[in-house]
Order: sequence, then C-alpha cells, then structure tokens
Amino acid sequence: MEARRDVFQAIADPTRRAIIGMVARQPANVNAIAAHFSHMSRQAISLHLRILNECGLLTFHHQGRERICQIRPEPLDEVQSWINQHQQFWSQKLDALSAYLDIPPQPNKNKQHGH
Amino acid sequence: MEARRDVFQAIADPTRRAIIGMVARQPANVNAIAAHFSHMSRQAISLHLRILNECGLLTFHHQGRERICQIRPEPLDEVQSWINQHQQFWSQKLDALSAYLDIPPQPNKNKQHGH
DNA sequence: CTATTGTGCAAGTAACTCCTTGCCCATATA
DNA sequence: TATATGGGCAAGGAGTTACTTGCACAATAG
Repeated sequence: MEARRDVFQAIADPTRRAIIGMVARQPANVNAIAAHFSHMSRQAISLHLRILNECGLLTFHHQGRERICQIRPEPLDEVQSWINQHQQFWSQKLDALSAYLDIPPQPNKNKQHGH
Repeated sequence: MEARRDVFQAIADPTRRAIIGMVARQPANVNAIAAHFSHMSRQAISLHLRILNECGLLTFHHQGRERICQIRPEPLDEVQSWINQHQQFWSQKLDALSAYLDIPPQPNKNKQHGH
C-alpha cells in the first residue's frame, strides 16, 4: 500500500541513515551491508533496504544472484528545499518576533475580542 | 527520558512540519496553532509542540498565561549538513558505480577472493 | 546432479507513535 | 470572589514500526 514512502520518514531511522552513509561511499550487495550491522539480522537490513527503495533513495542493480545497492540522492532534494524554504523566513521573522515580544500588551480598552 | 529528541524524527511527522511552516511565518500561542489544525485536538498539538521543543526546534516565550511559540532553525543544520556531506560522495561515486556495473565480471582466474 | 550462497517472504512480537477524553492548574477580568 | 480563557498532565487505545525466527527459492560451484 505504501508504494511511495515519505522521504522524511525514511531518513528518520538511524539505521537507515547509517545504511545510506555506508552505501553512498561504496555500493554493496545486501549481505555485505548486513555484515556491517552484525547486531541485527539480515532480514532487518533487507526491510530497511526495501523502505529506502520504496521512497526512491536506493536502487537495486541485479547482477546474477546479487543485488547491488546504489544510493539515489534525488529524493533528498525535497528535504533540503523544505529546509531552505523556511530559513528565509526565519532570518527575517526572528527580528519581528523580538520586536513583538518587546511590546507589552498595553492594557487599554482596545481589546480585539478574539475569534 | 527522551530529553533530547532526534531532529530527523521530529520533522518526519507531516503535522509537525506543518506546525513549523506555520509558526515560522507567524509566532503564535498554543491555542492559535491548534485552531489551524481543527481536525485534531488541542492536546495533540500540544504534544507535537513539546516534541519540537525537546529537539530544540521550538521555544516557548511565556507571556502572562500564554506561551508564544517560536521556531529555532539551528537544529535543522544537522539535517542539512548530513545531506550535504553525502552529496559530495554521490556526485563522485555515481560515475564510479556506472563504471563498476559496466565491467562484466570477466571470467578469468583473476578473482579477487573477497575475504 | 547436489551443495552452497544470496536473498526474499511470512508470521509473530515488543515497543513506539499519534491521538483522544477527562481532569486540573494558572492567569485575567468583572 | 466567580467565571472565562490558556494550557499542561495522565490514562488509554488503535495503528505502525522495527526486529526476530523459520522457510522457500534462485543462481552458482563442484
């Protein structure tokens, strides 16, 4: 059902980030990756690889009976652009907030009867 | 227990990203934020705010009985640097992988007896 | 052919996430 | 003081996640 997972959620798991960090430097097959995470089973790694594949961060290249895993950085652009998008606002609005907080809510009858 | 939550996990939730997107543009108190997410309860929003606060993405400014929420972009640097860190490798290694995959495993006796 | 290696799939479980309802406390106003 | 508003805390539930064990299947080596 979740054919297209969320990239934000995919990189939320430390193990998956470690897999990305490893495979990005050196493409490897499934067992070679699992060997680097000996504290958990091969199936656990296989599941993480599937999740990374479903969100487009990792592709498989079948080579005989092996699956060479390769990282695809493109989906991370969504994360990066989301961060960049708001950082513009932050640099501007932080000043506005400081000014806003410095104004005490003057207790005159000019109440804005909220909602 | 989780005094310092993971930033990656904090931004994995769509609701929390929406909160960040809203509060980054306009600082607001808790009820004002909850009013923008009328499909869920105020307590649900309050919990999201706490999670964002625990990972340093949001600070509270107490003003009388109100809590003005303000976004702090600093923790996102960790996400951005993680992405940038690997993108260097990707641009280099993608070529290496292409070359690697283009080489058929030549069936001469020069096998690399990979440990 | 048989044995080995590489890998996927299924079932089950423990832990966690997200949300709700209900209650309580603090601040402001009349 | 009483009342309304702002907001936290706790219990509980439905759903999801991360991991395990066990089995099955395909490709290669001998």
